[in-house]
Amino acid sequence: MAKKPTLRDVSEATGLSSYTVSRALSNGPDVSAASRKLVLKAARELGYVPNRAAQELRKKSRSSVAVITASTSNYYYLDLMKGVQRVLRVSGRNAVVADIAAEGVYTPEVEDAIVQDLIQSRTAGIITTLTLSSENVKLLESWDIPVVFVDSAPPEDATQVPSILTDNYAASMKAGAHLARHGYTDWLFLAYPGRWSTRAERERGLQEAATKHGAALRVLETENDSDSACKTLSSYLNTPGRTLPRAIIAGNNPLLHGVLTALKQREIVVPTQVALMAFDEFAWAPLLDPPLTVVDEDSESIGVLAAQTLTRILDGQLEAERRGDPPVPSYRPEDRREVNADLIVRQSCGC
Amino acid sequence: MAKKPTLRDVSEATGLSSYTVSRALSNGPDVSAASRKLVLKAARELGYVPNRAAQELRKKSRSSVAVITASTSNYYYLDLMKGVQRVLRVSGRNAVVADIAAEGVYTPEVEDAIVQDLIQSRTAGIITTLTLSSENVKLLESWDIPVVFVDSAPPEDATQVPSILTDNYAASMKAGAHLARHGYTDWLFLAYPGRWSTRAERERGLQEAATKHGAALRVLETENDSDSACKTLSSYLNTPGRTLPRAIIAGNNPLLHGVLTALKQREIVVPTQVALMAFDEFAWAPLLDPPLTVVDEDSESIGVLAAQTLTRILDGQLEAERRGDPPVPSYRPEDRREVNADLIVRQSCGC
DNA sequence: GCCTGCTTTCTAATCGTTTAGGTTTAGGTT
DNA sequence: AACCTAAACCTAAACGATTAGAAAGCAGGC
Repeated sequence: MAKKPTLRDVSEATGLSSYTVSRALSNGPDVSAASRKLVLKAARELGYVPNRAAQELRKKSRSSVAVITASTSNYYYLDLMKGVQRVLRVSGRNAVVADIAAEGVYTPEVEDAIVQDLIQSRTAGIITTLTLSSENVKLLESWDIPVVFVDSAPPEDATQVPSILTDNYAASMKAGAHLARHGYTDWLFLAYPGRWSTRAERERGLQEAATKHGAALRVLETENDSDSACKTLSSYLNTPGRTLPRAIIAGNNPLLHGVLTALKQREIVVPTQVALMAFDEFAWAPLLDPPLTVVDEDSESIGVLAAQTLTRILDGQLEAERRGDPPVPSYRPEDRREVNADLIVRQSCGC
Repeated sequence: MAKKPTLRDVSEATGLSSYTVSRALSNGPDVSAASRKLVLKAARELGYVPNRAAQELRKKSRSSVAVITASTSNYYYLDLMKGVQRVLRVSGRNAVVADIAAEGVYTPEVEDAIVQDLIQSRTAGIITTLTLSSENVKLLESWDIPVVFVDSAPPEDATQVPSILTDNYAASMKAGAHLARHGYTDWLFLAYPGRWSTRAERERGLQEAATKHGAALRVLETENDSDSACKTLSSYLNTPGRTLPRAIIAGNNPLLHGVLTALKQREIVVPTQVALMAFDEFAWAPLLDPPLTVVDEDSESIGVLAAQTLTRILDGQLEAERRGDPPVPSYRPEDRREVNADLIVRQSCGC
């Protein structure tokens, strides 16, 4: 098409002013049924499609929410998104995902760039699975963009910011207790870096369980992807004098994948030679060899909770703006929530 | 923040005009080093962040491309995205995914709504894994938005539109030949709906192989998600007088999940009672019980190819626009490409 | 002193919408 | 006839950036 039709073209075609056309197209008041029909017909015939950029520039209300994730190949995020989408859809907003570790590794520079980008596009609100830097949280706050933390905790000085966290400490205790019941006393926790705040809680819970039940816990840290996990575990087991632990706990889904491939390469059988447990339930867990015992966070309902909290805040901002007040996000104490996680016992633990 | 700083604020703070400020911030020419430094400093101090909507409205060049998928839980798309992202990143564009079957089911209305939405946001280009309606392809064309089809074929009357397709016919023949070599003569193909054009090719290849090797092929259609697949297969096997086939071929990744859960429920063991094969390789395939024989499309490199084709077209449009020509996408015959798929033989087929 | 050419800067129009505030019109009341 | 009301519509000013086109400043050459 040589020239894309604009509102003005529709206006000229119908003989009505841009005001009336705009109202007609957005189903607003102050338009007669006859005019509305006329406008819609002309718009269709001309192939008019409104320009989102112009709309957003003019009206202040933004409508899309961003979900910040690290490594989309983690099943946890897929379920989370499902929950988020379901809630946002009904309030007419939409979610986009911003993958902060798209290339596999996290860097503070990428974090800054993504936050910068989200401000540029005047995102309505943010749900983040990563602990953002204190500076970035403040920056977003200064732009009146509400943030909800899921899975990862907010930075320490952001005491008001909402969060939906899992009680990873309790969950890890449960996991440890189960291992102890099997009589295993030699555990290895393969962990992602401490940048994700769940890491510390999970380690703390396992440690507590270990000392309580007289077991020994070793912690092995790796980058947050399958390949690194596989290599880290392999080279750990390769170092002479190292004994195979009786039980391995994989810190999350990609790490589990790394562990399983490493074990398969060395033909170590689960659970007879090593017991295996992992954090984060996912669709293929029951179909693995052997079916996997996991700590289940129910990430979909966490997504629902997070999205509900965010929509409430966003609606509050809209309301304030209509009153003429500044649209500062209002956080409530009950927006800081902690949910439980359960152990789904299958066979990889030895059951 | 009470009032968000705009370019104008930076301009007033520095005493320079908006022109100079704009140039300085976008690293353009025509601005002295001293002014540039001054502007950057002021911008930082004020906490200025450019308004994307205003930028996009003013300059014509759009920079984000959309990938249309159906059901993000299909691993195929994750790998595809990885390839797409990698290519786009270097040309300074970014990819967003538009999930057309977010709620699980596809409807033409959702397709229309998504296309409408992509035009509204003046998306630079589209990579789609779904055969769009002929009308939508024409609509996008009239807005000069180039489209590249991957996996699914373009509608029949869109003879110019680029596409990266897999030779599913040949791949299915290979798969069938392998089943025949095992001596299986009774095959069941669990297929997603024909809306995805690969369905027909895959069925045709399997059918051809079946007749060639004297086997019988039954085709069972199901909706394109795990749950439906599980239910469909279960009720198929439940109908009295139905015998268990000797081999099952799952049409794609979610369907495979459905098949495995259905088989597990009825305690049918693979591969001794039924052999199993599936389309689309994915990370967990080697770790399933038993390790899965799959047809591998190498979706990551398909993503790379698609993104390369699209960037070439987009660059061409930019070039044309600079010359003052209309930015119609120019398609080349070699943009219609077909890639091969291989069989990755593991153990679920009986090997 | 005038002209030329170069760099740096400014002015003002523009992109395509929405909307505050005002005006017209039709119809009803008194 | 004079006045009022509400619905329907219009005019024109935003929103916040980019960018032609014009202009100012400066150096060097004649």
